[in-house]
Amino acid sequence: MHAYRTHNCAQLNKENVGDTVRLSGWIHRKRDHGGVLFVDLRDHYGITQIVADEDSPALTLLDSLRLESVITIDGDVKARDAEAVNANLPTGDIEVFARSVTVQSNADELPLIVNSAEDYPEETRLKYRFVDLRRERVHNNIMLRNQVITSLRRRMTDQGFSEFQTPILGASSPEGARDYLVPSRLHPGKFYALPQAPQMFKQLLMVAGFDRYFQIAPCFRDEDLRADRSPEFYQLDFEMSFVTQEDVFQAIEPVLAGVFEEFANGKAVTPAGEFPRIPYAETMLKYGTDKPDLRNPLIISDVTHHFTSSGFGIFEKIVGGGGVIRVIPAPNTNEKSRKFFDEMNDWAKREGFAGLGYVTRKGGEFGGPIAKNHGPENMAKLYDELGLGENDGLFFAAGKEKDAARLAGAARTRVGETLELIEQDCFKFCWIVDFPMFEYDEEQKKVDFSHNPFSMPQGEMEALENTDPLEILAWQYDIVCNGYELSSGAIRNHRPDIMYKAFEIAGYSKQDVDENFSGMIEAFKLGAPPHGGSAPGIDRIVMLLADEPNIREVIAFPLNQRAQDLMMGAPNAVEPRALRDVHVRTVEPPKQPG
RNA sequence: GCGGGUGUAGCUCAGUUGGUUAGAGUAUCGGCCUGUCACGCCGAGGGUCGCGGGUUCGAGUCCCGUCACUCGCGCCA
Repeated sequence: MHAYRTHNCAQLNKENVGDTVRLSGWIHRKRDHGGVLFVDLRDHYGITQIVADEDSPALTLLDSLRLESVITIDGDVKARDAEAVNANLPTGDIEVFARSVTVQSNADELPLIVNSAEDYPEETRLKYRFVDLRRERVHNNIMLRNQVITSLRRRMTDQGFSEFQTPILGASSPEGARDYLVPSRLHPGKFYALPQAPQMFKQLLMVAGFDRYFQIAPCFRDEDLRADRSPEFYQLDFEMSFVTQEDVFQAIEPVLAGVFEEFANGKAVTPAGEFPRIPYAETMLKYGTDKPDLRNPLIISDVTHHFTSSGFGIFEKIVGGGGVIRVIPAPNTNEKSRKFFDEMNDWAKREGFAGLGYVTRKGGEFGGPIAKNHGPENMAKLYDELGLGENDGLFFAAGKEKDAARLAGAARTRVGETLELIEQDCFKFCWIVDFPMFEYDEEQKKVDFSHNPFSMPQGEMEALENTDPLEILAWQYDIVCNGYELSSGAIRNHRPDIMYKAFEIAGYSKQDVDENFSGMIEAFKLGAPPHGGSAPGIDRIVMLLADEPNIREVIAFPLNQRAQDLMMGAPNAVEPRALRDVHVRTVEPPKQPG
């Protein structure tokens, strides 16, 4: 007989009645009836009820063991009486009568209870993550993650992509997010950087002629965290040669739609081939963000032209100063109290905005200061233009275009949530396309790249030479699902001449480019295919599929909000000798903990 | 860096207008119970009310400061 088990804890059923078996697992729960004791024995696969009565030599020992102790049971499979069958348990037709028990490991009093769905503080959960991971919800999340990754890998391979590994120790680059740095022992004063993404390497693999690359790639960014942002995360990184933007879309839509359909539990998923493409300018206007949640039916409109001389002083002033007025409809709010509208305004102020104006409408009657100043005829005209009804309220976001769009976007989300307009049980995908190549940097008072400097500008060299830089669009695209940015990608700029020119527009010399991106620019001088790709975030995909609000729920051992590992104690101070080895001296002594 | 929320028993929480010895559930320990499956019943132990200062006859409660966790803004091409 095997040392630990003949079956797992989900395997036994009626057909095993009479068998002598050996099971191992954790004591999930105990029910002690004096003369008879029930133990729910749990392993990765499931739960089996163990029973011991006064005829069982195992009774006393079993009774003395604490929850979560690990035991091995030798016993006999018995059918349960009809009234004792547990229909909720796959093994509920049987139980195992314990003949003997071996304690593999005793458990102390637990910091959190495994057999409960109770919400524990993250601090406790992360400190004892190995216990937390035994709990059903997180255990299932991590297994879902495994299945999603397996499925993604299969789908990519089926499409002719090959999996590669790229270096973890790389070169730091001034572009983009802050790097995690690793000091070099052999090269005093020099540092490696952990990859923010394998961007350069995957492009070099295209230059090397591999045609279709993918990788489940670990990425590291030393920036502050959010609920959907971890400093280390995984991307389905892929790149393709000799492709247009359209080819990239056609390659990845079936993968994403496929994996979502596979694990969405019947929720509706935007079908492959039907992901809407929304230009950046349009999404910023209609949704006030570059990651719109299309489950929210509300659409923002620009009504600036109505307020050039409206009689409403604040708006006139804003419009006169080059600002814009955006509106968010609040459908069927005729029954809503004034408090509802005022609280939206309070919320906007708390968020740091100047405020959120509003117009109420009840049975066709307009209310609120904006309507009063603007006049009922003008308001009716505006409502007709927007196609609004006689019981629809309207929120106003006014200011410089960027601020007004951001406020309108946040207000759209809040109005949609408050009025419960967000469609449930669906995954709505879209592409955001036509990102601007450049933007005007108000702080530095110069034109700069607005997103990725290595994207190919639409119109290529001709556009760079003959178009206002702020008008140039890039072959760059994001995939958005339910308001989460799942990936960003681009058709890359593989032409050194266009690269130099693009950087020149952003104020960088040929020498700057050569110094900072020598590896890539040199490669492009030796025969580079046109190529492009993208990199959907795996943690966010799993988070959406698991219906979790936080990325840490789908990571086995996540760092906390301050990028610490509470279980292992990272980051930690190191021996002075270790610092000497890598030629590092700390300036401030680390704070004494506690 | 900035703003919001939270912090009371191992854990989850309650604690009124500032007023007796800070409570409940759960876990732990002890006792009872032969059919439970969140078993039930009886009992016990368990507290730096995050920390420091202040106001007050009196502070878990009010004020100031600070720390930790968390959510958001900045940041994240």
